Amino acid sequence: MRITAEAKRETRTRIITAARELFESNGFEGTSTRDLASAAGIAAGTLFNYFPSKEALAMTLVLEALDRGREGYFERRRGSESLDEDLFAHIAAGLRELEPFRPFLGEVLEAAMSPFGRAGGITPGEEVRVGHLETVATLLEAHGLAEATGFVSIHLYWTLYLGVLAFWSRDESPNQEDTLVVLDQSLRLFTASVANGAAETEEPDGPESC
Amino acid sequence: MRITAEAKRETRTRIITAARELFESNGFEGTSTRDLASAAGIAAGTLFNYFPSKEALAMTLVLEALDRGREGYFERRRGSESLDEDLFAHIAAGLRELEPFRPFLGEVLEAAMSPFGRAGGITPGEEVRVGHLETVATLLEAHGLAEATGFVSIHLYWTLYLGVLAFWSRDESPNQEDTLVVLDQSLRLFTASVANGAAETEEPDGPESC
DNA sequence: GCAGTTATGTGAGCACGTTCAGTTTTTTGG
DNA sequence: CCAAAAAACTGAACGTGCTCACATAACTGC
Repeated sequence: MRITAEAKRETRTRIITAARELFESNGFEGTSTRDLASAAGIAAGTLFNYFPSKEALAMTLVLEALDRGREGYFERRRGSESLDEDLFAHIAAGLRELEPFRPFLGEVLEAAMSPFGRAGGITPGEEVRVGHLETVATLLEAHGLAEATGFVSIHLYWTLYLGVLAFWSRDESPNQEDTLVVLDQSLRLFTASVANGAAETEEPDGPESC
Repeated sequence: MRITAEAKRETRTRIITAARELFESNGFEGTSTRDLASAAGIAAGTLFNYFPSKEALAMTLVLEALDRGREGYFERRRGSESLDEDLFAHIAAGLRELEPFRPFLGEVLEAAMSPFGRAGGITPGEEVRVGHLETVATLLEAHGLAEATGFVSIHLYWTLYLGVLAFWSRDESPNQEDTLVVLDQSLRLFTASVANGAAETEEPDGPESC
């Protein structure tokens, strides 16, 4: 069982490479699973021995990119930043890695990560959400906000994050700089919300300067 | 061209009725267009003379429900409420009308209203968004916040609104009371954001360290 | 090496949403 | 009333994502 395992990994790699290329050039819906299979040199059905669905395959690309982003973020992190800055840097690192997928990200996320998640088990989309939220929880704790993990806060964070991804995937401003405004404002709202608790309607101040 | 017009309207009604019943009992994905057609007494292809897609048909149900909700809201409105209260009542009125569709709303919204909107022309999903946002703009103006309609505010509002719908469609707390908390908190964030003058004209910088 | 077992690959086939050439029905103008 | 034109309907057919009964290849213990 050694030749087999290696061959499997290699086939998996060929599928992922084919997916990256074809999704980038033809989009998610513009690429059929038959296209993917023949580009990877396998039969149509074999694809589904490796990924449970076309969507799961695409989300695997996204998952890997976000994992790289997170890793890079933690390597670069200095530790003296505010919560806003931490969250901002974490998300920005993810966006950087997702850049090649920006043209078709909308199509994929729509099906896989939408807040209207399906019932089904652990899909790669689910993995993305859980992994991202775990990191956010870590960052909140690092800023002494461990208690801010009620369902409302989590919901708000994920909603705002998806909103940023959605905006970014369609942002046509030069260098997607509009996205930075949206991201900044979204995080301001979120951090104001967790800083306040859910009690009073105070103004959501931006991060106060030192 | 009189018999035809009446017959068309009646057929359209039969399709919509069939859709309401079948979607409610079998869900959106659990209902095929062939099921819908035969329940409405027409051929498979005829359905597409009335609605450009299955999704558009479902969104038509949603659109009609939300229109009823808005109408009811304006009838009941007293005019002395705060912005929060106005927005809350408007959204709650919509949810009331959508109640029968709650079980399958997720499936439909995911495809049709997600923030990751497609390029295509005026779909019913688009109509829902535009109509809703127009009403929100009206309410903002009524509270002297006409200027708060920059792209960031609109984006944030729609993101938060979709988040509420998503939460509601999966809310299993008794009487979906958790949704009220989420809705309340979401609106607090939004109104705080527009009351602040938002970040429309700010530089697209992340939070800088000092 | 060789049977036997397990892992992997295959492609015909399914149900789906949707299209469209051809047919039927309705309206129009004389 | 009748032909010609326009509108509406039909169902076979297409390409899709995905499944599954079967075939093939790789590993195992003897």
